[in-house]
Amino acid sequence: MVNELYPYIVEFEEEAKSPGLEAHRKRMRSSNSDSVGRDAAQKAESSTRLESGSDPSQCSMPAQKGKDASAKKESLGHWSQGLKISMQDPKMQVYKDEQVVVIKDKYPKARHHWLVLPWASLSSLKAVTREHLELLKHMHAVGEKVIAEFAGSSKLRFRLGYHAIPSMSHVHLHVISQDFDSPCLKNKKHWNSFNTEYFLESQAVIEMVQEAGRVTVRDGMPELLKLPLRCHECQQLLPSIPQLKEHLRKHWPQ
DNA sequence: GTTCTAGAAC
DNA sequence: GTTCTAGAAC
Repeated sequence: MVNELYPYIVEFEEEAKSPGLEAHRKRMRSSNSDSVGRDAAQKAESSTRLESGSDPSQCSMPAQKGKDASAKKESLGHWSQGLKISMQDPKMQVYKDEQVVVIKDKYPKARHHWLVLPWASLSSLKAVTREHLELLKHMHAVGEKVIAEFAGSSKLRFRLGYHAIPSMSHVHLHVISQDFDSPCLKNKKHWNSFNTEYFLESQAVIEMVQEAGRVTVRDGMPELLKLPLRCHECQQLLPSIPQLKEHLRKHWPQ
């Protein structure tokens, strides 16, 4: 077991079918340390905080993956399952409690970009029901707590939300600062996934689950990713990613 | 999700 | 000629 606060069976092979499991196992462990892990968190913070985002090498792939003799069935090893692995890694964990864990996005699209994930197996928003309402609220609250802890003194604005059609499996709440100052932000899809209706506000998702008992997404989401680049602060159209990035500088604080 | 790169766009 | 985008990846 990677993490002593993780009371659930690790289910890498496939997603749990029954969301109800979470409710049953919920109370298994009464945590005593639900505060932000100071040491681990600060280490993580200081390791990438120095430069805001001008070194493209930060986003390069780690040299080369070891061609292990492991079976390549593309189930656990598939890239889309990466969050399940990362959330177990104590070095990645910025915060954890009995319900959720927070990690830094591996390819941050802004100066601050965290992911809040439930320990319980929840493949996507499609599997969310009213049973998860309190969990979603808790994820939001933890997101705000992490902002206060690590960026409370910054003037940066933040948004919390979900991608309408996420690439990575396992429900994850994006907590992202609105500078979008990062070498990992490279293309139109990156931009539009955070700056069109493709980005579902956490608060709206919570209200939707409260009212409708499930999350429904409008049609035409993939098309939103191809929209022209438009500044999220002043609505100006920009013709290319490099020019958008140059433009964004004038909206930065200070 | 990312890397890589052909060829479109400038 | 260089910059930049967009689609394949077995």
